[in-house]
Amino acid sequence: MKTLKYSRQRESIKACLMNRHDHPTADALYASIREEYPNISLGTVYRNLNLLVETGEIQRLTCGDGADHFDGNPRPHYHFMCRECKQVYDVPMETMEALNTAAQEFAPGVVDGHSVLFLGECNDCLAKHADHKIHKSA
Amino acid sequence: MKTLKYSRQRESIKACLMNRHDHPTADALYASIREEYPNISLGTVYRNLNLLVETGEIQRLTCGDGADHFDGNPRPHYHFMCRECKQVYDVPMETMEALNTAAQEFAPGVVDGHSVLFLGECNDCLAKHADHKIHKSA
DNA sequence: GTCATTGCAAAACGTTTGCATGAAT
DNA sequence: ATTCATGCAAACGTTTTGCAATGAC
Repeated sequence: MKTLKYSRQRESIKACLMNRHDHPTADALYASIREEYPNISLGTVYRNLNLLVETGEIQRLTCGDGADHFDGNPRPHYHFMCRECKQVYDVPMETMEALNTAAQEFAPGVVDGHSVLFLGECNDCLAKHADHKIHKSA
Repeated sequence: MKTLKYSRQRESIKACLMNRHDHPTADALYASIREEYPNISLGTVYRNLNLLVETGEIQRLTCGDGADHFDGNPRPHYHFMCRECKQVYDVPMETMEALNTAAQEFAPGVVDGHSVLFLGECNDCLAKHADHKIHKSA
């Protein structure tokens, strides 16, 4: 349990991420933020992205292209990344069940079995996962 | 188009991966191989893992825990990784459709929307993805 | 005054690459 | 003889960390 203090840098990072529809990497976000805060450091961007992920305000996307991507939309939804052009698309929850059929038009490669990765949490760990909250005071 | 020559190191890496049921990282595999080939270098392990992925003999798994994992089973199937203990489990193809229900017992967290990542290939890229084969001569 | 946050630079980590040597064809 | 593969070490890109200074409470 940790108390967060307000920081204009963190607010800026969050605001910037919410305004974007792409799913930028830390570095891409850093470049954007720099326009408003030329002195911000890359370390600060990483630190705050990690904090925002911990509080559940944003999502981290590990797509396998080297750098993690971030999503300002914390609501449950899926993602699809093109192996070739590396673009990341949102896939709404409702598409989950219909994916096997929907994917035929949307992206034939999506459910070929080689291209899907599930991340989750097993029963044992879910159990002892009771108190991982961070208090926010801003 | 590239021709591969036989190498006992590559065979050993492949054999070692097929015999394991876990999904080791390059480094973990390196440690195993070293017992048989004490002089093998980490670079060689990485180079051969990349080759084997390209020829489709093994699979690379990017799970978001820092290092890529590798799977000696090239047949289409899904994977599930526990966010806490980092273990990677196989999830058979048939489970895909039944996952939303099956997951309730197997791993309640698996289909919560935050925990799933789809990797695939969009129509455009699938089109120009004609000739990416590597000829193997061994 | 206390403790979180910052900027900076250095380090850490996984992975790739350049190069001279060695092995396969 | 040719060309691919190896071992080694250096370099790379991403992310984390130590530290002294600054800012929030």
